[in-house]
Amino acid sequence: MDENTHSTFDAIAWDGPAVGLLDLDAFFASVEQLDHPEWRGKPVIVGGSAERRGVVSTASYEARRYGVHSAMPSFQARRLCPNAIWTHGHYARYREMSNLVMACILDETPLVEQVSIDEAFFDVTPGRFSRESPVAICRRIQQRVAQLGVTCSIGLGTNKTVAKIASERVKPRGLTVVLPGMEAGFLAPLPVRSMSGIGEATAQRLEQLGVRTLGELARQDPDAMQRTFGVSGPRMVLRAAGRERSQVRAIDAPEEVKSVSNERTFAHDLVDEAEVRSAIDHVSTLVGTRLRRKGLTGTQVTLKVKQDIHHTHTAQRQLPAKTDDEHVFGPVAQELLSQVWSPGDHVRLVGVAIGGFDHEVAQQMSLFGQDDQQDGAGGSAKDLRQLSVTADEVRRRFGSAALSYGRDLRFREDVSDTMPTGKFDAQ
DNA sequence: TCTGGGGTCCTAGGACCC
DNA sequence: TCTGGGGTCCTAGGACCC
Repeated sequence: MDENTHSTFDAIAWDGPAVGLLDLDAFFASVEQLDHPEWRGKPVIVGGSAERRGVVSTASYEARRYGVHSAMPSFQARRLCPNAIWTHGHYARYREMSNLVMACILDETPLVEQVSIDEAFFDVTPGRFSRESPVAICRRIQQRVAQLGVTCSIGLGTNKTVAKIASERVKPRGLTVVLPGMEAGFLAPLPVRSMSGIGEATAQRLEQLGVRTLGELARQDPDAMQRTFGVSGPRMVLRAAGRERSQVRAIDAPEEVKSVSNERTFAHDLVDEAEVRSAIDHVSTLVGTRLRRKGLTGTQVTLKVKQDIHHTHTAQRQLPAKTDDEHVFGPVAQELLSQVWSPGDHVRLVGVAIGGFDHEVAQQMSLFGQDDQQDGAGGSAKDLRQLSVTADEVRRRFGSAALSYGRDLRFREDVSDTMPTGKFDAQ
């Protein structure tokens, strides 16, 4: 839909809810081009390096012309576009720019739900916060965002599903409007895969039922779908019909984190047990540092080991008490290794996650516990946690390479990042 | 040389309790 | 004498999202 055609919409009375979805165009690559004027007009790829089994995070539109896209293995992207400018990205900078974009939307409506660093829903239902035309508001948001030096596409409809799909119809700088009452007709011809929540696996199962488009999906019997797909079945039907009723959550509504995890894929598979165990220590330290920074303590430890692209195993254990200290949960992760790995197995990836946060009682519990627990080795748990906190401080002041525990060292040498541009932001 | 990392949600089976 | 049923927790795996 051409932007110029929308002026006619401005006068139309919008009946019912109005939900917008703003999606930043090739966001990471665009910020890089903004910050490096000499990169503008050229193919820019943000992602991991080919040598390290990386994938493309974002490709600029110039790079997309060569067939490069998000999630593509980097070695493949390099082959398609050998002259591309590569960078591993600068996440803190993207976060900063993202916050400015969210502020642009919040200037127009108080009800904004950020769904990722480059996407947000917002509610512009007429009469709710303003009587202005939703289309006019969307257009103004786009102008404000453009002043920041990046561009966005917006989809506008009566619910989130429609808004999201609409936003993808025209990019970059698109504004796609689905008027109230037009939802079913807009969705009907589209492939089921274009609806979020339907991935490769579900699309294949639907195809076996003879369902290829959202229109066909909308005509399915909800009860039959429930038997085949569980609780998500009837929901899919409702959404495909354009009849979903969605709520935009306030941006400052407390969102309860369920888990904190880190994982590492190795440039070359690990086989040696000492190396695998060293990797578990390393990843545990990353998780512990983030838990302490976020002020979270959890009771559930998960160890993840990926053998190859199709074989991943996880093992989980409940801890007797909540912790944010890798000296407590790291050894447990080590104990879980025997459940997911046998000597000789290749290890492509190691991950550690902590979950089981109890948000309700977090405040009171911090008054008790943690003190005076003895660990097996003789030092108190309190002493060990202090060691972790001190280590956090050293890493914060001198960089993460400044300190590592013993066995970490060899691991670090093995996986340390090198990248074509020589730029790398520690996260 | 051969697909990342950080998340969420759902399902299904087994253990356990009443 | 021959094994119910519902609820809840734990665990493993899979699908999906950006």
